[in-house]
Amino acid sequence: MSEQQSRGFLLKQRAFLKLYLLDIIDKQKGYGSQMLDDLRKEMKEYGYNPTHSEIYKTLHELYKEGIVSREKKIKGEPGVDFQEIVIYRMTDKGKEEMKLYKKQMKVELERCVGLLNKALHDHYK
Amino acid sequence: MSEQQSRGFLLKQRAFLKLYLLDIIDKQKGYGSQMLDDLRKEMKEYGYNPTHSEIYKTLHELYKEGIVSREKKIKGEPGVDFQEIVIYRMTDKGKEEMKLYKKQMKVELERCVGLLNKALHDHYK
DNA sequence: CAATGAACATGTTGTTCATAA
DNA sequence: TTATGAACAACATGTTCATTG
Repeated sequence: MSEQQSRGFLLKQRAFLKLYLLDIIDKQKGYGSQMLDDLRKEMKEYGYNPTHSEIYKTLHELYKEGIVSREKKIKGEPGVDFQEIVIYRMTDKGKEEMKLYKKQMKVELERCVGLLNKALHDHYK
Repeated sequence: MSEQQSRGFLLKQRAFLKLYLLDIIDKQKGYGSQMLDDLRKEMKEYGYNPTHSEIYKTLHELYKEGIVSREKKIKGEPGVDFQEIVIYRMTDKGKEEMKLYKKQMKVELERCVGLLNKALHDHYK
């Protein structure tokens, strides 16, 4: 997962979502569609409304990288609701890599805040 | 110029550059290639290294929108150096729109800082 | 060669369509 | 229907090539 941070302008959405999704998965909270709903509620006041496909693509990427494992389940009591969902769990490798990723992301987030604050300072002070 | 702010994730690079380029042009500082060098120096410590084509494309956009005017000049004393450069100036319309744009951008920059600080808070506190 | 610009290629994200149970 | 996923389209950006004097 230790792909290069873009080292360009600002953070990519995908990297931001990974941080949140890893945390959600680590805490065993829900499945994809649920994560989407939760994130949307949480981010709403910041004007950010992620799309379902971006969430799924991020989850797939984490899976392909071996950071998380997948397991299909039936939601609700069997016989009542046949909706199939996908549950994610951190792999052992994932738990290790998550630590590293979080460290990198802290630096990257701070860099971005610095850049934006610079713009605020340069133009509004 | 009052195009919609993406209202999505973070600010687009183009919007960020506009803010700086408008300011540079308003202060009558240099031509494209010069602006690029200056911005690179200024942004270097924030890990941001804009490309020449992004600068030029942004300048072209401002021109097409009628925010700035263009004038070709010869750099240095004529006869010594024939390098042609393009000088930009704010139009009257541009001066008006710049005020509005800056107001919008302040809100947008603060929104983005808010989103990033939320991530820092959620994951590192 | 410095500056500008266009063409081209890639990356990133959003919208729409498809499928299962 | 809800959840998942893929296919497709659009946009944003970077890299390379071309031109001019």
